[in-house]
Amino acid sequence: MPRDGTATRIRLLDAAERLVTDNGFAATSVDQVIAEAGSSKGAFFHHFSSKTDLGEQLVERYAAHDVQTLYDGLAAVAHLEDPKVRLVEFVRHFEGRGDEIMSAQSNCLYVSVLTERQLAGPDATGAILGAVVTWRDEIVTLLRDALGDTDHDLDALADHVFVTFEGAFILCRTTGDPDHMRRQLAALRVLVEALVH
Amino acid sequence: MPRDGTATRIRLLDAAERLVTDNGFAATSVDQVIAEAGSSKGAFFHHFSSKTDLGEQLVERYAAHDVQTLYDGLAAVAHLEDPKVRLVEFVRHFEGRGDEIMSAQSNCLYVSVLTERQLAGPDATGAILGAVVTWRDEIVTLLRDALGDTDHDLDALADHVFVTFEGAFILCRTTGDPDHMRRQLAALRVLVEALVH
DNA sequence: GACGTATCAGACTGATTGGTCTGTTTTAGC
DNA sequence: GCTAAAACAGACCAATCAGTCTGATACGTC
Repeated sequence: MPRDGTATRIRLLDAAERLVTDNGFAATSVDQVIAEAGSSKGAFFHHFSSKTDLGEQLVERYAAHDVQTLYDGLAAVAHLEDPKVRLVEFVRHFEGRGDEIMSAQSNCLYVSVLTERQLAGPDATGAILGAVVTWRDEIVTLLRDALGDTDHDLDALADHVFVTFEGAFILCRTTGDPDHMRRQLAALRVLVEALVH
Repeated sequence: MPRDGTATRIRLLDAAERLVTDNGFAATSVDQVIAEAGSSKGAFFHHFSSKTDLGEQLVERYAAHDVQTLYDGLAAVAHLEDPKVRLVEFVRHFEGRGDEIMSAQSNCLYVSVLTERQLAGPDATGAILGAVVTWRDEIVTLLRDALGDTDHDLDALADHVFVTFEGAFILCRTTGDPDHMRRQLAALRVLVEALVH
């Protein structure tokens, strides 16, 4: 086996993630990615069969990290016995990390890829959908425990957490103020508190 | 004055709006817009000084329509005297129009433009911000009337309506199911009902 | 009906795009 | 040390990009 290329692959993925979240997928050229990563055409097309392939691998990595973020949040509140408190503290957990999220990224990669979906391929959309459904299913459990029997649309209420994240990213980008992420998660927490009381 | 070009201009804007909302701004070429509108390079660059200029005019028109949608919603509930009912019915008004919204457009133009912001120019972002602030200010009034004195972040709660719209657009695009727009607005209505009670 | 101007048509251009191809370097196994 | 294959470098290519330019055409004004 010759030299190890995983470091180069990660450098290319990191550079691409920065550029794509900042400027969009279509507006990011592979030449830009190569320059940002300090790499070359040869290396790029050795690790990725096409720009579309890069998009899919980018989304898969991002989605895996996203699901990990969900599990971190669940773990942080798993010890709480009151299901109403557990639900509210679950939201507050992300509220406390709003600033951290926005300092690490100027937008959600999902948005960049979904906006130009025909360029990224259907596999990318599938990876996003997998993450969304994972969030939904876990939060539905939190909601059912907290609300008991109810005729509310629990799937939609669960999806509303994802919706708040994505909408808040767009609001931050519109206003240029990253604090809106924390404030939107706080607004969601207030609304959820009202719902469980 | 020679022949009237406003019809051509509108055809170009309509074609561009369809293509940009479907595929994104960067992924839409002016040649595509021209073909979709059945026009020509000469006509395009007569009406728009550049692709960036097209983006700005596109957003300005879309934002004006967006603000009109807000005022339609306000007018529909203006006759309701109970401010709590007025707020809830304001949200329900859009909930009833969720399907209509999604059949007319596959995404929000704001998202397409914000994702590739460096291509669309700062004027486009300014037009979006104007619309967002208009929504915020009007909804803050509804909230203040409904909630009275409170230490909640009313700006953030008002912005949450915009956030729900944008997040729901992304959820619809992820799942391919336009019904999520209506369901997310219904979830927002449920949460707001809980807040005012 | 001549004239001037806004409107439009489309060939053309230089830059950039995603992707290919040839060749070189590195390293594990023998 | 030899070899094979993975890892990489960068010149190169056809296609497409946004934008220009020349000219034709329609139409209100006089």
